[in-house]
Amino acid sequence: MASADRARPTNKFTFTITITSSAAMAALLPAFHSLPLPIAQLSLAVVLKCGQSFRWTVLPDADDTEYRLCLRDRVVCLRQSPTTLFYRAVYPDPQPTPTQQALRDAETLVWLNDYFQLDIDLVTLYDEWSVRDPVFARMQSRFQGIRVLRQDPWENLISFICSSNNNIARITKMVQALCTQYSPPLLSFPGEDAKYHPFPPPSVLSEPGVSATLRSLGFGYRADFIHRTAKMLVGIHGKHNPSEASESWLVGLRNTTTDEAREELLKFVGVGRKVADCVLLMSLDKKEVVPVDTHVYQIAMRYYGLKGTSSSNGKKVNMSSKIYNDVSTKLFNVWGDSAGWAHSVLFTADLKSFASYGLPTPAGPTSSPQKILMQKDLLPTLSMAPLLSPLKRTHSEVIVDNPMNAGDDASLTLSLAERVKRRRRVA
DNA sequence: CAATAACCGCGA
DNA sequence: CGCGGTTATT
Repeated sequence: MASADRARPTNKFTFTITITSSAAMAALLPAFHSLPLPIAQLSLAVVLKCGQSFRWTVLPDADDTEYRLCLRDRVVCLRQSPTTLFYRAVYPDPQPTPTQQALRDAETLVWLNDYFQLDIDLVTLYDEWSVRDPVFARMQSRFQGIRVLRQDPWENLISFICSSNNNIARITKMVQALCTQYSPPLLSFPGEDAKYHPFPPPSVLSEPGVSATLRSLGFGYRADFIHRTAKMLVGIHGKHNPSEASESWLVGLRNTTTDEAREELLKFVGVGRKVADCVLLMSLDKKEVVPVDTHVYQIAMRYYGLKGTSSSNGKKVNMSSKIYNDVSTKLFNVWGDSAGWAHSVLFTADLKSFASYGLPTPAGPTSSPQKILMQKDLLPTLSMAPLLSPLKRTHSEVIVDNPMNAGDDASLTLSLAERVKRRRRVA
């Protein structure tokens, strides 16, 4: 391993090379590396399937579920134990040199750190929210490891245009169909049929006929939104097209204020306040933003003393701009400058059935007594059981330089510089 | 501004 | 019939 040759006494980083029990597979695929990471900091089982990203493949296994995501040049594979995150990346070409592989592994680690925002201490945040909010304090232990992913803005924007009037299962199918239809397969795994497709770039989705094709794939009215949004983005921000300048423009919104970025997002078709706020929170670093949908509205009304807009009759009241703002502002005031992250915890908890965990109704004057119903069959859904069993693997430890310090690699340096810049802006 | 309809497809 | 929403129209 080339990076191990470099003498870097400081910031040594320990990780584990994992040898799978199948020698044949080990020969074809790179081994898993490991990263010490308490499950309270990240729960893959919840975070990857709770409606943030819709593109993770899950390979269920009673003991050891694997999660895979196809990036532009590699497929990232993850597994998890209560104390450790296991990762590897698989590439299209068959046999990279050990040096190539080591560099790629280092890149993948940088990507992981960025995508999961691992420099943010989730446990400390949970504590802070608990101090500010008794409701959060009461349920936090049940929902550990729920953090906001830092996703690609373009992919995130299109995914959430798909989310209108929709559910996670179908959004997942639609995004999958979109990738299969509009980007060539990157690779498939040895002995497996499934092909892994990256997310298609804006230029591809802006081509003629995309709307009709997506409609035939069951996208409904969202087909036009996606096509038109892609055309707008490429037409306005991708004029000179040195490989997708429009995507870079979207990424650049990370360096603008929340209001400015939201204003830009709202210009696209199919993007209203809710979708815009999701993109702001989940891919543009605006972690104070609280997206409001009907679920969040219900939660705010029930547990945070927001008055339901005089719907004394059981009438269904639409989400007006005023209601949206009231709810979003209220929850921001409850949770503070990382309110969007707290919202994600509560929202995910709600997906798994909020009431079944015996949350108290607030004691405030605006609250009405609510009967908490114990719901059957919902509790096991959140169980971490698959992750608690011992792993069927053997480990041998090696010490290498922390790839985060590999200052002689341009791509790593760039990523790190970008991160530092981002943190500085937040602070 | 608040309220209503239309949009698409899927599941209850 | 209703949905984790947006757009267009009153």
